Amino acid sequence: MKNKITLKELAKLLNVSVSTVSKALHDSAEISPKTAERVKELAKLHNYRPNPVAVNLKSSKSGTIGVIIPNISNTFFANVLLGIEARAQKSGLQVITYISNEKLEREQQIAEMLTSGFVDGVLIAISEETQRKKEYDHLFNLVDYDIPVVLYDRINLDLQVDKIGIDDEYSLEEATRMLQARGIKKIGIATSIHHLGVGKLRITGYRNALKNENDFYIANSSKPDSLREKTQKLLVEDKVEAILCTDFVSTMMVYRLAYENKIIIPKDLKVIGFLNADVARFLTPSISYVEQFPEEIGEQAVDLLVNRIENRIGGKQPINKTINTKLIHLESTDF
Amino acid sequence: MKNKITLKELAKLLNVSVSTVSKALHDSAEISPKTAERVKELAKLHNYRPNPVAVNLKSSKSGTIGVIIPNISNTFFANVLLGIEARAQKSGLQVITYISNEKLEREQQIAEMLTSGFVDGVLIAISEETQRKKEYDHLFNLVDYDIPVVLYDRINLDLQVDKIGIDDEYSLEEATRMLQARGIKKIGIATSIHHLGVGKLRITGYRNALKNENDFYIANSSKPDSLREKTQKLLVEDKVEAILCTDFVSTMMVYRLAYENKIIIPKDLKVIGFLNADVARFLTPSISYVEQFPEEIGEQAVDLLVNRIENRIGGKQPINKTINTKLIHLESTDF
DNA sequence: CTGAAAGCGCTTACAG
DNA sequence: CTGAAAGCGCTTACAG
Repeated sequence: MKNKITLKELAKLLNVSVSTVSKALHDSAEISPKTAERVKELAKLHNYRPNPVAVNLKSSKSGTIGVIIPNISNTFFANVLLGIEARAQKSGLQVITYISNEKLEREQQIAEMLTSGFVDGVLIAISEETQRKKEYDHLFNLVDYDIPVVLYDRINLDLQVDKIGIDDEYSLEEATRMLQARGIKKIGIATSIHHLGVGKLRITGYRNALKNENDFYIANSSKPDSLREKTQKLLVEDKVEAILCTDFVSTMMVYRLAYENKIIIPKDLKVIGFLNADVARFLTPSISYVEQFPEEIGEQAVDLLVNRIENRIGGKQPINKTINTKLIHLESTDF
Repeated sequence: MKNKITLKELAKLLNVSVSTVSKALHDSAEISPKTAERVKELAKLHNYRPNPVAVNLKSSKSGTIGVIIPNISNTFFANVLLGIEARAQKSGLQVITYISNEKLEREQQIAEMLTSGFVDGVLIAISEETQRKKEYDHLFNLVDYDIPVVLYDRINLDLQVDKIGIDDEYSLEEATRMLQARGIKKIGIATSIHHLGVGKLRITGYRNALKNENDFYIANSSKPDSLREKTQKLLVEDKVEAILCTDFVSTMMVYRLAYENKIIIPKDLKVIGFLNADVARFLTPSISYVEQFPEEIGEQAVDLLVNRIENRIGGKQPINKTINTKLIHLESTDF
């Protein structure tokens, strides 16, 4: 029922001009202390808040940033969003969320819409389809419209913009070496994302740690049935002593196959997964995993974007940031 | 580099007035077909898109809706957001996301901010703390400011606004009866959310299905250690034949305790959980659960809000909607 | 059929 | 120290 009060109405009530009210509320030195006080008092009384839409129009800003998320059901991305929201609030920015569902077309629609000025900048983790088809025109388009873009998490592509993600290659290399250091020789890897940038890097990390081709045991497929078959072969025929998983699907597949084949984790098989703390800790046995610090990725992504928006970043050089992952030991790698 | 072209610039290029351009682009009958075509052609050429901020200011709308989410890491809420985003896109609305982290204070800050007109309406699942303290002034405040509010999921409270959620009571009553029909007598329930509205309803459903006090086996605590102890008692001492879980934490606790105590699911213990499909299906054994259709809740929440915003809902009567849950049978209730 | 004017709610350079 | 004026980019009732 309360109608929002405007500057104009406030001015009328006070018998001063709109300009005076506006200046008073902004603590302008031009205004006498007396007037300033009167204005502020009445403003507070009426709970005056400037209409953000008007302020934005005046300042040619939208006061919002857009976030494109490929898959919100993935806790990793949900936690990135958590970090983004927290940091954006601090900067007084609203976060408009878009979900691409891993579809190129949807991503293009969103990017197209964003060129009309809904947001001051965009954070994006590109969709799987976009990566596969290497179709980046819609992103270039955003850049052309002078809308700052920051890529997060899925950063293994050639776009001249700021990027923040984890060191995927190193994270799995480190995990593999840890297993080797414990005397494990036969180490396999299961992946359902070998066709994606992050997947490739993680597999490369695994390969780096192993000396030669003969040591590789790789089960890779984006199709569940095929992944199941290949992983089963690794576990049952090749009898790997440990297995690394590059993603949620392959991790769960390994657990499922171990269960079905009565392979006891960690006695018969050590497992290192790539998933979120909530799931990893609650599984039985709990599963050692690579912590990616999604919230921090979100926070730093906003920082990069804000700097770009406010033009605080020197020059035009894109910045590349990497967050260090951490191997968390839980029951699945007990020795 | 491309600077966004404005109506004014378009008008100058065409040697007509701004009004004419605007009308032409809106297919006004006032404009001659010739002019209309000229205008549209140039607009397309320059990829003209009206500045949404200006349009909003003119129409006293923001073109956005706010969504307050208590906990985005919870896949349930993530999927609600998925439904919200999809439906909002269809209605041409932008979704601004806020995360309360289950904190009253944060929720109040958000509500306070929203009164200044960032959004045309708000979807909110109130935080745990808000529910506990029954502190709803900030929500009343939104309503006072004529900002439509729709409550989703956590709807067991006395606020005269539209609501959408699931029938929590019936869902667990049905689950309990299903177990009874299979000849199971000793049925327990584990819950970490008995202090919340949804938790209470779910427990009531369980009680409804059982005849008398003697049949109740309840492990309830919001503290992990205490919940663990109580649940352990149910499983090991009371030796319940089946256990219902009202939430993610209690579900995982049951799995963990079964694992530790070498209780085999489903041979020794049937389990019905309350969690998301992704997790339920991937566990070993997979866990029967109550499907809550979060996406649909999100979609319908937007529908309710849009109707309210456009004043299409007859009268002022708040609408209460309920989505039917569905019991999904997986391995943990194999007979 | 076209355009000048007013106005959405602000901010700010400028005049007094 | 205060206010009138211009303007952010649009829409629309009104005049011609």
